[in-house]
Amino acid sequence: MRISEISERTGLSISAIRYYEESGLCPFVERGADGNRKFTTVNLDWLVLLSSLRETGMPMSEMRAFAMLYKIGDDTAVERKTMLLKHQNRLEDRQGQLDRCSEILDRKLAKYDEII
Amino acid sequence: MRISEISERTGLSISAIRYYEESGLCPFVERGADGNRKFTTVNLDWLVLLSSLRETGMPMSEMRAFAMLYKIGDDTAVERKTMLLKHQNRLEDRQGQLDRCSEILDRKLAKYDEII
DNA sequence: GCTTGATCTAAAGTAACTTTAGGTCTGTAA
DNA sequence: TTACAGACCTAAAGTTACTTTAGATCAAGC
Repeated sequence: MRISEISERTGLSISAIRYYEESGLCPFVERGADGNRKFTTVNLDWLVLLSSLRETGMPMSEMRAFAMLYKIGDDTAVERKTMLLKHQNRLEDRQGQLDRCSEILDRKLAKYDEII
Repeated sequence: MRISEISERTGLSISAIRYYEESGLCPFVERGADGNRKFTTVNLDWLVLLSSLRETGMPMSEMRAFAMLYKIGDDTAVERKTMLLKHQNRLEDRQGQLDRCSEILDRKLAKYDEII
C-alpha cells in the first residue's frame, strides 16, 4: 500500500506516518524502486494500534520502546503486555477526567441557563 | 491565595498558571505590594474549570476566546454556553476514542496471553 | 548578617507534529 | 513529445502548550 492509503485507513496524517517511521515507531517498512514507502497489512495493523495508543495519551517515548520490543520479536511478549496493561490504567485515568469534566460542564451549563 | 496554593488546588503546575495568566486565559489576577500574584477564590474556580477543559482537549486558543468573553461579562453568557456545548461534543469524541482503544487492548492482551 | 524559601521575569528547551520549500517520478492530455 | 498535474520524497523551519533554567528580589528565621 502507498502512504496515502495508510493515512486514510489509520486516520494519521501523511506527515505523522513519515515522522513515526523516521523515529523508529514503525519498523519493517520497505521502499519501492522509486524510493517510495511500501506498507504491508502488518504495517497497517501496527499503525492502527499506534494511532489508538497515541490518541489516548501514550507518549512517543513509550511507543518507541514498545516498537523496539516488537522489532526484537516474540521473546518480548511479556514486556509488551506489561506496557499495554500500563496503558489500560491510563485509559482509566482519562475516563475519570472525562467524567469529572462532564459533571463540571453540566453544572456550569445549568448556571448559564439561569443567567440567560 | 499564593500561586503555590492555587497549584495544589487545581493540579496545574506553577509555571502553567503563570503561563495562563500571561496569555490572558485567567483575567482579574491582582498583584500584591511585593509584586507577587494574589489569587481570589473566583480566580481559583476559574482555573479549576480551565484545568478540566484543558485536560480534556480544549485548545488554548479556544480557552483564550472563552476568557475574553468571561472578561466582558454576563452579556456573553449565550456565546460561552455555546462554547461549553461544543466541548461536550468533544468529550463524546474522546469517550469514543477511549472505548475503541479499550477494545483493541482487550483483543491484543488476549493474543499476548496465547503467545506467552 | 546570612541563608533559606517563595516568588518573580525572560529566555531557551521539549514533544509531537505540521507546514513550507524544493526535487523526483509517472501518467495523461494537447 | 512535451508539458503539466499528482503523488511521493527530504530537510528544515514553524507551532502549541508547556517546562526548565538562569538570574533577581524579598521576607522570615537562626
